[in-house]
Amino acid sequence: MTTDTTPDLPLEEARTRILNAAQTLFAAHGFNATTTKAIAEAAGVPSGLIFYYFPSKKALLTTILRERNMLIELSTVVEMLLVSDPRTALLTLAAHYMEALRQHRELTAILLREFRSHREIADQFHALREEHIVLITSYVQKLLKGKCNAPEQYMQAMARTFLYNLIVIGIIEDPPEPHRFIEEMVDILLGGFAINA
Amino acid sequence: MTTDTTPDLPLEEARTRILNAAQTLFAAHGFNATTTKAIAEAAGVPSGLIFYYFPSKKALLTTILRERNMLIELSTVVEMLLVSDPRTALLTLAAHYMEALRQHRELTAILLREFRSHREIADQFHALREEHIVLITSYVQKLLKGKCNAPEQYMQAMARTFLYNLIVIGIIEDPPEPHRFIEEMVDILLGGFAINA
DNA sequence: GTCTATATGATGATAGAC
DNA sequence: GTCTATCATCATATAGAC
Repeated sequence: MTTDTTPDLPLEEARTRILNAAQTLFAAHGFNATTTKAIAEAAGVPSGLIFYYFPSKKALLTTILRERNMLIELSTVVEMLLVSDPRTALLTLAAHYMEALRQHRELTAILLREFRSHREIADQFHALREEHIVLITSYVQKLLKGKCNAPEQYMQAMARTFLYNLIVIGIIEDPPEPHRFIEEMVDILLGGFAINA
Repeated sequence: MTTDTTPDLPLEEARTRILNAAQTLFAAHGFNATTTKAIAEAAGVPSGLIFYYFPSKKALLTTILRERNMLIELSTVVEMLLVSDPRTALLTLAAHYMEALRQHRELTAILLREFRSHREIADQFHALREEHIVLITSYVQKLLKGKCNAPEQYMQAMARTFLYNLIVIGIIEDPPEPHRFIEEMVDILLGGFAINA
């Protein structure tokens, strides 16, 4: 931060290494299946040191989710996304969301895995979901103002469909190239099947 | 099964009670957080009896998912669903899927929780997902034959959107009255926002 | 701040009586 | 088939040297 010749990457602190290791292992094997010993090994620290920085194993979990709250940056991204046509706008928004989901895929995986066991995590998970539904809904409303006469209720339903599809595709299905999936989803959301029946 | 005066409900076998208890606890707290002692207590059997019926705790998990494979009945339901207009058809199909998901919500929760840890479960989970995408896709194709000129690729994308939304809404969001959500989703899938831009 | 050794408790699984 | 008692192991967390 001050007069170091080398950047902070090699001087990574033990606390950070512990959090990183815990995050990876919690996402891969789950909270209960991950031992503090395994975390210490992956972090390259002795197992006792974990309990110098954190009072308990569970504190590791809550700290990860508190300090590394994902998707904050998306709020500001959405502000800037006032592109011309709706299709391009939705494609861009979806790509940003997919990018954020994948960059924080470990955090998302932890939320999806553990929200049934720990009430605080469930609260955080559902609050986050709600927050983003609101964010996407208001964006879609601005985007389609005057161009679409659907009631507000459907704007929200569209936001749900948008978000839930991205989550399942990005975190569970996890294809190497999600571009095609995003494009298909956006086209369905915009035009549906335009049934003539 | 033969000359009993009472039906088989009160004569429920210990093995079944153990499986039921394990299923509920695995779904609620996860595999690793559930102890065999807790399963035995919930089932009303001594803890040793579990290992008379099952060689290990993990065998309990795989047995549950093997013997209670959900959604089999949906295949036959889909066969019968050749209703007139597409909207009614999709609403009915969605309602059936939601019903099945909720009736087997514990199994679905277990799949969602554990598929990252156990390869057999991951395989089963993704196979099941693929199977239902195919099922829904072929149904949608029959349904919209001649009424819609969308390429086959989009039929499959629609099936994905359909299924993934139902899963997230039914298993994660879990609202008391999902009817409204189903209706909104179907309308979006059929008509989208019909942008005039 | 870092590391070693260990206490304490719980867990999956077994042995064997009934 | 059912139940009790118990083993062996391993996990979280602590004590305390450096």
